[in-house]
Amino acid sequence: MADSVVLDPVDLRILRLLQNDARITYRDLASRVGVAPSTCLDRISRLRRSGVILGHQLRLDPAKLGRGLEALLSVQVRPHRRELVGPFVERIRALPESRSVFHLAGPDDYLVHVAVTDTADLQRLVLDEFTARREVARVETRLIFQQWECGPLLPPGPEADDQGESSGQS
Amino acid sequence: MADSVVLDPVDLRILRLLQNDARITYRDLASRVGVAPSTCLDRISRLRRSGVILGHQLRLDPAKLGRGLEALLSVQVRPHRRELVGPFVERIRALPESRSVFHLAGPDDYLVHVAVTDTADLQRLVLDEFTARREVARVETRLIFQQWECGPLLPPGPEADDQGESSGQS
DNA sequence: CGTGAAAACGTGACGCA
DNA sequence: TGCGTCACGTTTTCACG
Repeated sequence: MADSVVLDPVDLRILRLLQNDARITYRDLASRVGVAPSTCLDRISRLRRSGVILGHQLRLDPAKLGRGLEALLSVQVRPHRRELVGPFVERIRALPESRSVFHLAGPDDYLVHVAVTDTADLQRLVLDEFTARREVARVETRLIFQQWECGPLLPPGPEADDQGESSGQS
Repeated sequence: MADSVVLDPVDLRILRLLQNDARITYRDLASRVGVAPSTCLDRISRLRRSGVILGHQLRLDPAKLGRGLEALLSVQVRPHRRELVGPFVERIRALPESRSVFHLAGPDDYLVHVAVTDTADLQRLVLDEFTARREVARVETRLIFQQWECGPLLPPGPEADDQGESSGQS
């Protein structure tokens, strides 16, 4: 359950195409990959069962939702003990402004990716939700100019038929 | 095209449900939201056309793909001029290990989220792809212990009928 | 925004290399 | 064992009220 799974070229092509558009029909997918629909479905359900495919996610534009400003917050939680960090993480995750949270090795314990409406909103968020908490020892804020989601994360496939994709911001 | 879009409660419910499982059938979605399937489809295509929905993405498990170790690399690019940073970003984005790249305001110009097989692979990546480049002045590596993708990113709906949801990862 | 019908799709069972 | 062909129930999707 923990280790990696063998992926043949067909699996790789399927995953690559699904990453570009996860809502493509299995029939189109099969014809593009060059196998029969049933085979394609078979591969996908196997990939799903083996845990390679975790799920399908909708990608939304934060700017269109009134969250045109994004930032990364480096947070030190002191003392860094389980009783404190558990609730801290849960609280941060529940914020509508949070996009993702990383627990890191290093002097900065957590990195939080947030999306807010403007700098006033960011200030409010930092002051009210972070520095106001007793266990938060320090917060360092860095604005995000631009952001790119990177390719398929797939192992270097033997064939090279993929195309670039971009995801900019304001 | 740049500013935010008005979303009524139906849109919000649709987006919230689709974020949990983007491959739910529109029929189920419609019945859960409480509208007819055609209306549901209408809303979705409108959201897609207006740019709120950027696309559908597959979530894969990096560990299952032989990339069980993740890290954040803070990179200083000096001198920080367009002629240098453009190719730099493109090169980094093209790495199969790269998950996302942030251009930041602050002393660290870029933050790169990478997924590698092990520490040896990480060392190779840092040495061969980052510090080996002339424009890279400094690289700071932080390992990721754990990571959480956060909720719906949806605006604080005027009504409070939403239910808790979680999205964890090893 | 809902209804209904036609077209397309998902998803098994079955046979072939 | 794995893949392709076929067929059925379901879903998507469009024109219309």
